[in-house]
Amino acid sequence: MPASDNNGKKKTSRKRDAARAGRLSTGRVTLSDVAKVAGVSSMTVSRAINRPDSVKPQALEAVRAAIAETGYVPNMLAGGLASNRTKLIGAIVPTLTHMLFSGSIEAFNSRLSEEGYQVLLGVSGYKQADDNLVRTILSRCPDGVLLTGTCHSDEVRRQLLAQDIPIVEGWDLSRPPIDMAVGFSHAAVGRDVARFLIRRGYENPIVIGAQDERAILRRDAFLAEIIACGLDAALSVDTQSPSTLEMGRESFARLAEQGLSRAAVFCNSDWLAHGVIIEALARGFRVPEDIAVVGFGNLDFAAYSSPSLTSVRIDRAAIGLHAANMCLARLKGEEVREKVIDVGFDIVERQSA
Amino acid sequence: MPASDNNGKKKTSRKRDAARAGRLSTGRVTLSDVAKVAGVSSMTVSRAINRPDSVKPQALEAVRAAIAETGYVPNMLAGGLASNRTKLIGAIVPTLTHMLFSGSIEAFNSRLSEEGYQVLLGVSGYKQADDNLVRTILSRCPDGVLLTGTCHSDEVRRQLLAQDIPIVEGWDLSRPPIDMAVGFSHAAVGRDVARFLIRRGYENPIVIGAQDERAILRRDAFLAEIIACGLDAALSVDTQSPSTLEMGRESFARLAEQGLSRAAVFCNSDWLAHGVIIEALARGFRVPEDIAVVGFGNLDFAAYSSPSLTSVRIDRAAIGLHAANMCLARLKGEEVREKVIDVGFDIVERQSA
DNA sequence: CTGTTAGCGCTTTCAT
DNA sequence: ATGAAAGCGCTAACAG
Repeated sequence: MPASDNNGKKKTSRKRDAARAGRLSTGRVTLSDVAKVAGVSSMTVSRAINRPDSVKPQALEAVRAAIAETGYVPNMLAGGLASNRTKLIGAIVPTLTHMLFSGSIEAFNSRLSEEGYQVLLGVSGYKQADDNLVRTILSRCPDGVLLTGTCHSDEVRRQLLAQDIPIVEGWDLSRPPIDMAVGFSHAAVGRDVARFLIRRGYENPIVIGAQDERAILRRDAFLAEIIACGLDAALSVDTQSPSTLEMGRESFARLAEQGLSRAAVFCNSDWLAHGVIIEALARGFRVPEDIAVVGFGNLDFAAYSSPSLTSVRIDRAAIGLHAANMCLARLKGEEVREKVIDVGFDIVERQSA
Repeated sequence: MPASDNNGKKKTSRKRDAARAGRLSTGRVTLSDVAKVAGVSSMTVSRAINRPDSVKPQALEAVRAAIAETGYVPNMLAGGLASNRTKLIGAIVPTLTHMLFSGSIEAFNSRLSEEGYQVLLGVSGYKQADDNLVRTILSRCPDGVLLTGTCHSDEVRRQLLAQDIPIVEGWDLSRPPIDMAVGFSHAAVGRDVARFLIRRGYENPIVIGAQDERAILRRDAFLAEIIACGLDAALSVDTQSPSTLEMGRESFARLAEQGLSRAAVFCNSDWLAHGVIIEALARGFRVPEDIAVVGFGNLDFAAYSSPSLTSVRIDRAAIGLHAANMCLARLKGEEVREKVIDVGFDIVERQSA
């Protein structure tokens, strides 16, 4: 009969006394509580939970029963502290209200939860430096981290690297990753959209949108390609974040005063693009005959919106899934051969409904 | 000179030796490391971080310098374990790809992060019982929890209650909350939409949508009100989740065979509603003259979509913000007078663009 | 204001 | 296969 363990020390006794008086729930049920009920040591309970094979079936059964009886819920703070593995993955995104991120995060979370991991969310906003957020996330000792973009301060890189955990940078492939990356090239998007529009004979290229880090990459590549193709420099209109349909209307309204023909508008979001189209139609322009509009982000409805809306489509779920798998591979000690995955993008052209 | 502390025990020495050899980063920098550098005890460092006022300015400065020098990042696992406060709030939602949830969660997170809390996300999916998810979340010892809906198993209620932490149930006010709740009445939505449509003289009421827990509440109230008003029982069409525009088209296509006039369609999502409208128009119906369509969820674009789309608007951010404030109030030990907050909803009617 | 002591609940390591 | 001891890094509680 396996008696004492270091269970019944002074501290615990108070809990036990109270427990005996009434029900068995005074404070949290601990491993030792389960152990006592099962008549084994707490180590056996721990093993029964984490590696059931390493425990005699008989003991296992006793433990299972004791867990059910006590309603034991493991304390992963203690477990994480002791084992240095938390089964927690940090993820930092600028916002959740953008399908590009919420869609990826959902896929990311879904894959990770299959393997018993949980996602600790950090929402950075577009402007804010994420130094603090990274620190906050790291203070939870995650087993891995997903970041947005590949542009991070040296301080962030250093802190991240110091943890010796898998680090995935998502959604953007502009710079070499700290560790691993999955996403697409925003510069390629800008360039390809420019070519797409030029090929169709539009002039007067215009970029509209909130200029966050990645939007700037798209814009600059767009502008550069315009020049490279021998056209006049494009106009660029900055808007506030988050982008709304209203802002698209307003932006285009202001532009319309200048008298445009064969204009080609590249919007940083499908909301803006939709607004531009509505305003353009309201002002008697024909879309896409007089004005071409290209959105970004695959808001899905774009495919069916009745003013035609051509948009850059991203496979959001693929980004999340790849990111999760990269993390998991590293966590399982597998060699990761593809440290950078480009999920690409499509320019999806739609006709009026 | 405050010498030893229990810093330099056997374990730590290996780290120190290695640290002396090279840089000062072998494994994680701990409080004691900072303490040593600052020439104070680790408790002083702890205090300097958590209650700077309770430390002499001089010591504070030394600690700040030492933290900067060492690049110390607190270990909140250890902190949480010791103090029984984790500054972690669990949040369970069915999905992030629905603006109703992602919008609320973003507001929830934003408010909480102002107060130094982090959100631990759980995505349950619509079908899955959330018992396991709740256990998983609770294993991280959150200081509070946000759940979706007010319908939970007794097991869940018990486990939650056993933690003695603030519990907020969001988005749905159907049943009395475990602790606190913020949301709106889905039954009221169904009822009001039915009245709205009846008042405008439509017949042939139809409900289309994926029938998750809350959608069923809306549907049943809708159907009940139809009957109560003396109309023929409404048709109900189940679709898969997640709802898409395509599914709206298909559903309506099937219904259209049956020859409808003055039909009134209540869709469980704006995607579906949009699809129904497109299909209806394609089949030569006039909207809203021949067919009325009401969506749900305020996808924002609804307000501008060029086929007119009337929709039930919810203040997503308000739900998140209230939920956060309720949690915070309780955590600060304040009495929460309004334990149930109804943010209501609007039926927003739109004309063709 | 600051230091000491004694754990938080778990897992590691080493015995057996 | 199982148990005992020894912490993980931090903070509560008390002493000074």
